[in-house]
Amino acid sequence: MVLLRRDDIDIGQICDSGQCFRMENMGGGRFSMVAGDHYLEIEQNKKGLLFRCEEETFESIWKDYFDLDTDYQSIRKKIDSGDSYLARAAEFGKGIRILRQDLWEMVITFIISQQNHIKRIRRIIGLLCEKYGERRRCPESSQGDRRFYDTFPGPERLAAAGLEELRECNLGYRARYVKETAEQILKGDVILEEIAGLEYPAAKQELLRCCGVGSKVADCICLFGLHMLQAFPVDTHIRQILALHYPEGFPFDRYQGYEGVFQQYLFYFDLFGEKGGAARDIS
DNA sequence: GATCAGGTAAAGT
DNA sequence: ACTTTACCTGAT
Repeated sequence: MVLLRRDDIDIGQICDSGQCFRMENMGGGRFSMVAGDHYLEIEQNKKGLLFRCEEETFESIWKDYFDLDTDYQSIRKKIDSGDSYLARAAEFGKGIRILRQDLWEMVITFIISQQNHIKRIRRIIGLLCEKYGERRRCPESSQGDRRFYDTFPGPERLAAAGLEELRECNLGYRARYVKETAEQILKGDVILEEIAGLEYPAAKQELLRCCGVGSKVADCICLFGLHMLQAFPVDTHIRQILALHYPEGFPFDRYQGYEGVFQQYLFYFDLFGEKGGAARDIS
């Protein structure tokens, strides 16, 4: 068990932020999550966060996973005081952190995310893991109702899956993308370990070679799977926010190196902040 | 019942 | 090189 007393992280916000889809809000400030093949439960209240795991595991896995060594407050300090919209967005979502998630998992996750909303992405990934992942018993320290969890299946497993069989996970037309990308990676046509060592532009270019990965998805993978904070995924929400609140253009120069962090603030604020968001404002 | 959801591949100019 | 279109599925 690890108790963390700090207010610069909010699990609820991270859970809803659209960067991870295997974190579950169990209510009462309790969360469960699966990352790669690890299961974790967290409790959050005014006092702080309780990680239900060994201190050793926290140090070796979760500390890094939750990016606890990055000072997000100092990143927010870069905000132009004249930009009240960004200031409000960042204040509203200040508990968000960019998780350091598994690269392979992010590739498949964000291929699935296209033309999809969070609720359905969650369900599809759940089905995919249930069907192709390994079932494991939750750690003894777990308090939730869950006894078992499913790991995220590797490339060999998804490449071997039949298309029709994959479709049973409600993947729709994305089934082909998932299978082909898994094959590309299995064959060594795309080498994730190599991509991990590249700079952002080169990494993105390589990711674009994966079937079903376009510019937006590649940026999501860079941001969430490679922790390249300069990646700025532009989806329909962000596009509308930029058009509405930054008609003269978003000041990317000012936030160089941290564009992705601000993308998250904008996105989260649009979804959950102030009356409705840009998408609904335009009509 | 269209339309659209955190787009992309493939076909068509 | 750009611009359009089809695409699974489920929610509104």
